[in-house]
Amino acid sequence: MTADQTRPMRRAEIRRENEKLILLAAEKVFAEAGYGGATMQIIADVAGLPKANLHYYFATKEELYRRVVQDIFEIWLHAADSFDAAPGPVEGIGAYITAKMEISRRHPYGSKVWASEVMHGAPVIQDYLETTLRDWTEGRIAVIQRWINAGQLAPIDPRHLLYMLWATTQHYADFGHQIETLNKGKPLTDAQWKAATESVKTIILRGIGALQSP
Amino acid sequence: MTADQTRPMRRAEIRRENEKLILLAAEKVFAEAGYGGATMQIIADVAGLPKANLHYYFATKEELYRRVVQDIFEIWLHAADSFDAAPGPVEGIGAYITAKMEISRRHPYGSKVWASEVMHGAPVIQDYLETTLRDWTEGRIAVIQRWINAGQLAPIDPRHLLYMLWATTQHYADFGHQIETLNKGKPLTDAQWKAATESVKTIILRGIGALQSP
DNA sequence: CCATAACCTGACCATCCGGTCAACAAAAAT
DNA sequence: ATTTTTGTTGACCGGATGGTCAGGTTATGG
Repeated sequence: MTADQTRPMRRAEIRRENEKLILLAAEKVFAEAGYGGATMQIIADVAGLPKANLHYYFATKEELYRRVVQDIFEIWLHAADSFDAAPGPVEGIGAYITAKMEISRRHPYGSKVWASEVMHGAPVIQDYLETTLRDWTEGRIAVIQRWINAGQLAPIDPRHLLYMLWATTQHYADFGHQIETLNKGKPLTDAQWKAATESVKTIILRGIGALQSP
Repeated sequence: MTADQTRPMRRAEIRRENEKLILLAAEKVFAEAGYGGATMQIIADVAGLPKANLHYYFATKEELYRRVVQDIFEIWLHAADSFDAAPGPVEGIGAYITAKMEISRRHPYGSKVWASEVMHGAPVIQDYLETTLRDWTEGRIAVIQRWINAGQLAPIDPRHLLYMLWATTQHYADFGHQIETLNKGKPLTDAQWKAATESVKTIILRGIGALQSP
């Protein structure tokens, strides 16, 4: 056995672990209580740390919240990778739906925090909306328009298609409680998540004329 | 001119007007700040009344919030009238989409309060979800299933169609700020709202096989 | 006109919350 | 080994918030 069973942690290691711990707790609490309803004390309790320790890593509640929102935004953007480099709309949009449904399932807290942030007027990420998100959106609209011009899609409005994709996929996270209640109070099973994803894909892809309508 | 230019208000009248005033202000403030972020003082300021007066009509913040949420739920249910007594899916679902888009436009605050309430686990309207909403949902699923059996719709899952209808229409209220930002910072015009409604209708109705796909 | 009930509100209070700080512990640098 | 830097935490503070209340005003019923 090595001598360092209770080896003292390295500095960088401590920072990384505690920040992760705090961010994870904060994401959960912000999602469940909202920014105004969340308290540093509750976040500290969930993280298993003294409240003063939170303020050592994150000076203010707002800074902590900002970090949570920014981290979520990163995940969102990565889902777009599915969209790119796809040979056609069926693969591209299909993969995007799959990716976003997966995010709704794996990061329900993050999705709620994001929704809450936007609903309240995006006080901390307004600049992201006006820069990164706007650019991203314009780019995808161009791609979709190209598909339409090539006759691979019906002549729908690409912008509203994007809104529909966001709305539908994120609904499974943001309104997960309602969906669970309507599912006899039980969370969706693996099979149900798969069925949901397929339903969304089928209706949307057929709705935009990318699939045959048998 | 009549003698009662500054006629004293009747009691019932006062009650009705002030309650309306408070509920309207509360809806706005709860939507913009969330339950935790909203304060009775701000609601009072928006309503133009002293804070103590709010507590005269609504004993606690929670009671006021409950009334706001319940009132919204009523509006939601009435939108369902469009669904009923429709000869077929195109008219029924089409009218439902129109009605829900109209609600998103006319009652954006209410929509956000509802979304917030559900996202936070429906602490005050859980019983409504389990009774009224569940019954309503089962009823519409039956109607949709009948349309499918009659060959008027493709064999999609009625439940996920309903979720998609809710998600897509409410998105225009709940994420209105994001949509506005992506619309050069300007609110949607009449024409844009109409185009949005048509886009949603077209994609969904074609997606469920209710329209020809030309 | 009077009495009662409903309505109104400034001032006040107990509690809670975000944030601070001083004193200490542990690791890293010297 | 000693110093310095980084991490830890209980105790504390000022301000804000939900809620109360006593004393006033206004309508209504008799």
